[in-house]
Parts: sequence; structure tokens; C-alpha cells
Amino acid sequence: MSDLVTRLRRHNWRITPQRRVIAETLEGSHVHFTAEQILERACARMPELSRATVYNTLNEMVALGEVLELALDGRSKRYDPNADHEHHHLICDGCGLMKDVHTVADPVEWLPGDERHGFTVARSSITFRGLCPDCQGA
Amino acid sequence: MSDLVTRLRRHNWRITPQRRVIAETLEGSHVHFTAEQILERACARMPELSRATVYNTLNEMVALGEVLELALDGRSKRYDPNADHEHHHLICDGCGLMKDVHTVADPVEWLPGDERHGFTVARSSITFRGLCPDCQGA
DNA sequence: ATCCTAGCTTAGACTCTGTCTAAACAAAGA
DNA sequence: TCTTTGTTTAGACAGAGTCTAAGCTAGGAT
Repeated sequence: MSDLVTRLRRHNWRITPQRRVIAETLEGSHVHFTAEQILERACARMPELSRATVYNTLNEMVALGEVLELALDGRSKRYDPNADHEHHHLICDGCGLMKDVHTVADPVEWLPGDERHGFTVARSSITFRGLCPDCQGA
Repeated sequence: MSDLVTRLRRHNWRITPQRRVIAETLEGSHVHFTAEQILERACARMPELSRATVYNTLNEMVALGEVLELALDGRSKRYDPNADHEHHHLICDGCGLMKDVHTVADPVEWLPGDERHGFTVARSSITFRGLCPDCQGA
């Protein structure tokens, strides 16, 4: 059913009912939820689920590398279950809608050696901003 | 003295003593401070300065387009006074050190039309991550 | 000069997001 | 069964930022 659960199990990570509900909630959507939104939705299926478990579980999934943590607006973090595919994000300045996108080139290539300040540059992510179709009229 | 103050004045924005201290604190450094760090440093020069004024002033400078707000770690926002020069950021995964960098290509060019989902894409920013020279040994 | 008004600043209360703690609980092995 | 280890829970706590109501300041009108 849930591909994320399969990936998590590979890490010898115990899949409890709570963790399963959280993983399925995360994966079941194509928008990227905040922890609070995941809590709300997961609680619809398992009302005793606590806030602490949701935060703990999300942090562990991030630590395992199977979920990506996005800090895009400085308020709350969002969680992206597609940690295995390289992708970037497109955000609407009007309504905050977020889409996953793919570029045709790797940005790390564009950073000249003399701009690297001695760093080893491992990865990069691009945030594109603009207006979505609905917000362009306004 | 402060170029940011000059730019702000152009917007017919009243430069009060408090605002001047905040702008000069922001511009006087090449690292990007959080609001709390700016408060701390600005208070060294003007002890009565209040937290609310710092937050209000930073938000207004962002709204005027003269300062950039960076949400890079999901905890606190950082403020970048170089809103007029296109640049990106390089962050160390080890210690959090952040550098401004310049790329040789514009990411917006590399986002194919069919990946734009009908958006008008106005700008983009790249966050590069890796290890700084000091953290590579560890 | 005095008054008025608009805008600026302030302290502190409040909200929101996330973390920590201590206790209860569950599962697996000896 | 007992123990050990890991998980979940409620609620207290902490950090970052916003809001509110009151006071302050500067500039214009009289």
C-alpha cells in the first residue's frame, strides 16, 4: 500500500500503528503538510495520537533520510515524502500553493570553484516563486 | 554612511533614530543575523530599543523590497540587506555557517515550460549545502 | 506658541510551533 | 514471569514572532 512504509521498514525501524498512520497521511497527499496539519489529519483516523508522537516520528523519518524537511516560510516546517527523487519547489506568492518541479540541469554545476569558499558542496535546492494561475488575475 | 539608509529614504520612509540604528546594524555585517541578534546588537547602541520596533522595522524594510528575508532553517528568519544584488546562499551542514554566492546561470531559464504548471515564475533562489573547510575534517 | 493629528515606539500579553520530561505502556527475550 | 528496551502520552516548557493599548514625537494648522 504505502511505499513510504516499505522504505522505512528497510531501516529496521519498528512500524507501530501510530507510525503507520503518520506515514500514510504524509504520503497520501501531493501537497506538503506542516506537522500540525499531519497531526490533525492523522487524528481523524486515530484520535488518541499525541502531538509529541507526530513530531518525534517526523523527525525520525527525516533522520533516516526518507522524508525531506522544508523550511520555506520561516514559520512552520513542511514535510515531503519524496526524498528519493531530486526535485525543487515552486511557490505562489499570492496563496502559498506549492508544487514539486524538476529542472533540466544540476545547480551545483553552476557554482564556480572560486565561489565555493573551500566548501565541499553536496546538494542544492531551488525555490522558484511567482504567481499561480488563480492568483494572476488578482 | 549607510547605503541601506539612503535606499530606504528614497521610499519617503521616515528615518527615526531607532530605524537608523537597526539599518546600520543590519548592513554593518556580512553574516545574516536573526531578528533577535539584531535586537541584541542594536540595543548595545540604544538600550531602550524595544523588540517590537525591531520586528516592525525589519518587516517594513522587507515590504519595501530593500531587505531580503531568509527562511533557511525553519527556526528563525534571517535578514539580508543586499536585496539589490542577485545572489544565493551556501550553508554548512556542520556548523551552520552561511556565505553569499553567485552562480553563472539563472535557474528560471532551466525550468521547462511544462514544469511551470501555469505559473508566472518571477524569481528563484538556490540554497547550496555542504561542509565548510573547518567541518570537513570532523 | 499651542493644539491637533498622524505616525512611531514601548512593554507586556499573547499565539504558534516545536521540544522536553516523567510516567505509563507494549513487545521481545531470558 | 520478569526484565529490558523502545514507544507513546499529557502536559509543561521554550523560542520566535505578533498584537494591543498606551504613551511619545514631530510637523502642520491656527
